Amino acid sequence: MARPRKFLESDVVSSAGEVFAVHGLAAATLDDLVRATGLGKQSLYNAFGGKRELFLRALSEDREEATRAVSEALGHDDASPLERIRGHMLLLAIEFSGSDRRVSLTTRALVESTGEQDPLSTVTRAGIEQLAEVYAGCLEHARENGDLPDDANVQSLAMYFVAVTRGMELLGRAGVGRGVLTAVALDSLRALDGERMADAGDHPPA
Amino acid sequence: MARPRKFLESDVVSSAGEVFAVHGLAAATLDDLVRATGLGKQSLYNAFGGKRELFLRALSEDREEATRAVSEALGHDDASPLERIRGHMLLLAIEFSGSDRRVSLTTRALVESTGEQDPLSTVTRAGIEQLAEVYAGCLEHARENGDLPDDANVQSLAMYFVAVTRGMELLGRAGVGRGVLTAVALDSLRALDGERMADAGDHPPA
DNA sequence: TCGGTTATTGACTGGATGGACAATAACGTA
DNA sequence: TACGTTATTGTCCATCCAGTCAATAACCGA
Repeated sequence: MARPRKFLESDVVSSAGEVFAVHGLAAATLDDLVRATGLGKQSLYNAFGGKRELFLRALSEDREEATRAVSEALGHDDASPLERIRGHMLLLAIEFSGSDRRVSLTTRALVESTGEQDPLSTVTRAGIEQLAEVYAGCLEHARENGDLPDDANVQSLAMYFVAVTRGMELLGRAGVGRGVLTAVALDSLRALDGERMADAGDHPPA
Repeated sequence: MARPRKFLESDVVSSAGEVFAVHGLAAATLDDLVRATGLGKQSLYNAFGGKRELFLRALSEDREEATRAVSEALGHDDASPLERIRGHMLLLAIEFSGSDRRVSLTTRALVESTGEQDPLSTVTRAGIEQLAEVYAGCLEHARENGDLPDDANVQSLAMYFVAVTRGMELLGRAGVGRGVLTAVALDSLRALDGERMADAGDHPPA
């Protein structure tokens, strides 16, 4: 009954995500977005509401995509849970040392958010919890396998991996090379083995 | 012979750094800086050249300060190198879970830099290397003490700690609480193969 | 084929921003 | 004490930017 759109929202969000990943929220201009998406300013505005809202959409998509990717990487059955984590971390070392100037929207949102109740913060925090859950699932499997001590704190280890991967992302951004990043990834895995660590009192529930 | 300045550059850089730490480079307006520093726009411009240059100055100061702080934390002789690292990491967990909305200028610069040869990138990278050197020094001592295996890769472990601390910073920014962050810090220490550190203590989180 | 609804287009605006100019003020030295 | 030098102050400007308005176009059901 009404004039149909010429675009797919998902395409637009995806293109916009590219722009934001390269420039960030504040530095990306509406004009950048118009150029990247092919839409007119008004169409963008009609469909999404504004730059910030569009960023939020892109952020959500990025978050889902990231969670999905990690989930898949850690979910295969072709190797033990710990081996999967190892492979995943080594892959990230390569990805993060790539030369593209992108920064994940999650990291961007974290840095560019203006306060605790900024939607950017809340969405991002949710994303982090979600990501941690994925790691936790895999680590729990490892524990059940006996690859981790029974008293290993799966929740905090999961968050630990979120931290390490965020840090690796920043290091990659800073130009730290693939070799070093790979070594860092391997170091990080040592938190999982040897393992006869702290008294449980040091590990509060998440 | 000429009219003297009414301000100290270091004060101005410091105040500007506060502004940048809260708002970031792109989002901070010249007006914010004028208000925070007390200088007129033109004076700022004369003395520093512009917003970006001022940010670079603040970044350098922040970097030096950060290096100095870590250096001091890891340099005391009151404990073994590994214990010092442990204490340092636990302290960071508390700091990063504080409620202030600050993000280190180094992280900001990393995210807001526009490219590999952006001065923001080069300065930041230098800062990271420098920070890693501090960790490396402490780790080297630990190794000489026999607290680390002889074949421990001190360089990559140092960079590993830079990564973990950056990641913890982001997590704190995302609202991850002190308890979790403390657990993450303790997890990270296990990469040192350190059952020695493991039972070292208690620092219970809130 | 017609009309209601929504998308698109392009011109427009109010405001803010980074930066420049010009005039004045403060200092030390000759 | 006058002058050269540099800081300061306030004004001004060109640009850009997010968002709006008004007019036109496209679709589809009736």
